[in-house]
Amino acid sequence: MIESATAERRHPTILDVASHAGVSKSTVSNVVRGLPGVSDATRRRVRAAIDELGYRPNVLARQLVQQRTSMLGVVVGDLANPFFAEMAKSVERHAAARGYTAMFCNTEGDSQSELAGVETLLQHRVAGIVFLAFSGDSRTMRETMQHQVPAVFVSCGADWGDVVSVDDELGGRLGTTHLVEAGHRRIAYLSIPELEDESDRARWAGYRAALKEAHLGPPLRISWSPPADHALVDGVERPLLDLFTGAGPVTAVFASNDVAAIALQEFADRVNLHVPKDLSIVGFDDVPMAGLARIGLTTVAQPRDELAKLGIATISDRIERRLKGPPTRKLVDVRLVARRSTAAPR
Amino acid sequence: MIESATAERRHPTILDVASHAGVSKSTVSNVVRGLPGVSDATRRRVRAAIDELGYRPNVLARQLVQQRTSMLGVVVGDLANPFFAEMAKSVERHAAARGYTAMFCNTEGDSQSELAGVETLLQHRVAGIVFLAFSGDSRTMRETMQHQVPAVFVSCGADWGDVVSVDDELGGRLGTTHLVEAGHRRIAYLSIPELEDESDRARWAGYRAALKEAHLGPPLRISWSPPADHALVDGVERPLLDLFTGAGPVTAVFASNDVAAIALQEFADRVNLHVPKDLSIVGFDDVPMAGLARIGLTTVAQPRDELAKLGIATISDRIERRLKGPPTRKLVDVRLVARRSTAAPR
DNA sequence: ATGAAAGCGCTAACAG
DNA sequence: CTGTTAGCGCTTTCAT
Repeated sequence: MIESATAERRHPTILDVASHAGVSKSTVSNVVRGLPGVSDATRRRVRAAIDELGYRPNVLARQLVQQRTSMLGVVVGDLANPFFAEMAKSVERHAAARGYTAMFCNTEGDSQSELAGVETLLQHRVAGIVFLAFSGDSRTMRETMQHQVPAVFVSCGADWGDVVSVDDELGGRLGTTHLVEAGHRRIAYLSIPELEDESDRARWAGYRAALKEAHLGPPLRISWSPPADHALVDGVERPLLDLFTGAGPVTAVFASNDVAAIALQEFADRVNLHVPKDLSIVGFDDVPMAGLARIGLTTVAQPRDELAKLGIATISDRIERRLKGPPTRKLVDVRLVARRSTAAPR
Repeated sequence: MIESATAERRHPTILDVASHAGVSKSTVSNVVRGLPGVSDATRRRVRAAIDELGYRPNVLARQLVQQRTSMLGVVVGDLANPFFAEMAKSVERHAAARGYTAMFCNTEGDSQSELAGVETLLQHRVAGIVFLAFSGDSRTMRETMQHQVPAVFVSCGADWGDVVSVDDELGGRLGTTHLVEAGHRRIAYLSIPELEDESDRARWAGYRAALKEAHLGPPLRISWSPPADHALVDGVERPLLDLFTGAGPVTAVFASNDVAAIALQEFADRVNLHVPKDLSIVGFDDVPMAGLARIGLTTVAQPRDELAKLGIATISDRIERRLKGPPTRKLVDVRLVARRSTAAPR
């Protein structure tokens, strides 16, 4: 092996290995792919050449000729939200277990970057896309559909792909009903900008249904960007604190996710509203933080790992043609985890 | 356009576009890449054909012929740790801003899966690898080096690639000194299994240095897997609680990261040790959770976004040959954020 | 200003 | 059992 010292050593190719081992490239290919029908002697020679040269198959070339990749695109709402971070981790693990590599893109809840992300994924010819959040943007949909890329919606929803999710509406009911049963009469729904997709709508619907059943109402929707001290209440800007102090105050809030719930709890602490005495809070997701003794957030728990596992199972079934036909919809159980952030109103 | 209804519509190629527009594929390529020297008329025709067909260049093919990818491998310790999640998010953002796509792999702090992850990244011919955690495993190193793939270590370290990091040793000193100055004499160092790499060692070194300067000692190392109630103390298994209650108790702990610190605080709450009266705790990272009023963790803050930004700048400089020569080392400031988890001992 | 042709590294028939 | 050959979709000279 003669090489100039400063030579930029390029990756050895299958041809290098072939000539090094004195065989043809197909034989090398057969060895690499572990096909039968290669004599033990040559197999050994090829193996030796492979590690001597440090050969590593070029996945790009392989996938180009095979016309399919083993890459899964994963669209994540916001990695800084522990729920998504945990989901991302689970999804990666289950994907790897089935031989897929995950390519993430973070959308920050913005349908603009969601579209750009999906675009990139498609250019990379991902075998499928796992949405952990979906804005509902129709352009994203068109781009995805049009290219016949299997899509699965995990813990979020759309009607044009397989869905693996908790029953968000039921979750909304559970959380709200818990509050109703504790004796609350004025219960608001809280969302933060990052999540206002299909899931959010379903949770909101569940909240309203629960209210209606209890003959309470009208529903009250708070849109808040923490840590601001004002928020959009049923569309009009108001100081957040007023809601909980004036006459006929809101005594309980059902938040569309734990991050929002914890932010609200933080706000309450700051303005000396006692949780749960002055204000009961229910979240959604059951992120690890919610279980800390000091946080003690009552919340609707999603079985994260199960969702991820089913999601990957579903999309790999689609990709590998074990699953055909119209979109499927699998709902897994939610359950309410009662902690210290909820109690009877004063 | 005649197509059977059930036809599996395959991705249109550059050739489809070419024939649709009545030009050669080189011309299409020139238009796609925005090269000059294409008449306005043809450019328009090609553009029209492109969106009519929904053509999307195949990145794999492009990168195969160009012999370089625009993909960055990102090795993450544990996405469930908010520090890594935030870093991953920042890294992805800055990478995208420079035209790179991020491909993550989660190692769970295990050098086995780290190696497997790097292997996958190399097979995908990533242009460079960003380590957000590195076990120090020499096989990983060899694989990476041998393939001349630029590597940058962000908030972790190794001597064979560019490093962008906080001064971990200084951080260890700062945290420990804060405790010393509060009057503590028995201060332990706490680590959890996920992070026992170069950074951990440097923080441990800083801790010992601070102890030595204060003529305190000997250093005491706790290795704990939350939420167990026992831990390895200087290598021997002991009930964790004993450390803080017996004679000559440990009154303060410097944890190698916030997740460990918060887990310890949780443990203390559970066994009725008051933080900070009975036990002061300092963390490392300043994850968002640490700043919640209810957590109030004193910690050594890392400027996450700056680290990510510099890291991406560095590796893109390497990849694009603006930076040559031996590994560089850039340290950014750490600072101590004092909160409620530290106070004078009883 | 446009086209023709030669690969990039690999797989997958098909021959020998 | 092993080798030959024809592409996968694209970029990139080099002609025209």
